[in-house]
Amino acid sequence: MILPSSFYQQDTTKVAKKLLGAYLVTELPDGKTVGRIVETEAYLGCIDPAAHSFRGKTLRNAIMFGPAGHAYIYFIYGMYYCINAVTGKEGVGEAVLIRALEPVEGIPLMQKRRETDDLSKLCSGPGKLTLAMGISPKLNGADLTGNIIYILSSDENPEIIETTRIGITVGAEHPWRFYIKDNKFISQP
DNA sequence: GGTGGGATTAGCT
DNA sequence: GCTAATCCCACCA
Repeated sequence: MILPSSFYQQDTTKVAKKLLGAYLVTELPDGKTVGRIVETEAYLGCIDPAAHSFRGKTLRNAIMFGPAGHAYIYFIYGMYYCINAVTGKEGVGEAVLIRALEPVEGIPLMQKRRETDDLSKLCSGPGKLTLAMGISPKLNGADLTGNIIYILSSDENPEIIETTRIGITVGAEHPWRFYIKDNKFISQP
């Protein structure tokens, strides 16, 4: 079933953990793709110096301060996009970054978009999975409970590893990165 | 097998 | 002007 907006209104770290094993789905004009979420990171707004929302609301991160259950997609390093699910209370600026997916459905389409056939590299990073899923800035602010992009819950109970985040220099001491144990689709350094 | 540089843009100092 | 929640490829060992 599609996760309702009330799901996203829980604690951000709780949402980050519960999203592991769930299925991210996009239905675009050129096809449908599904990926199992295997790696997430929590960004806790005002107490997290690594979060975009730490220094307050700007034009770019405005979505992050909006109601939970929406997609916050941002452009980074000139070439890549990252996708977050807005969580917590409206106005706080919390979100869960989806870092890695395991390809499930629409794999040929993902391979075409990524121009590679290596499954373990198809969605093993935030910049790659947005490309594979066909996620564009047009979906920024999209409702995650709608019919273009949404997340399906799963009844499995995966073993979760909790660790510190990577790729950042500030706030690195917080154990807010979560991934499913023994998974070859996560972005390993 | 590991490292370093380049692409390119919004926002901060 | 500098930095960033990135990825890819060339180069060196």
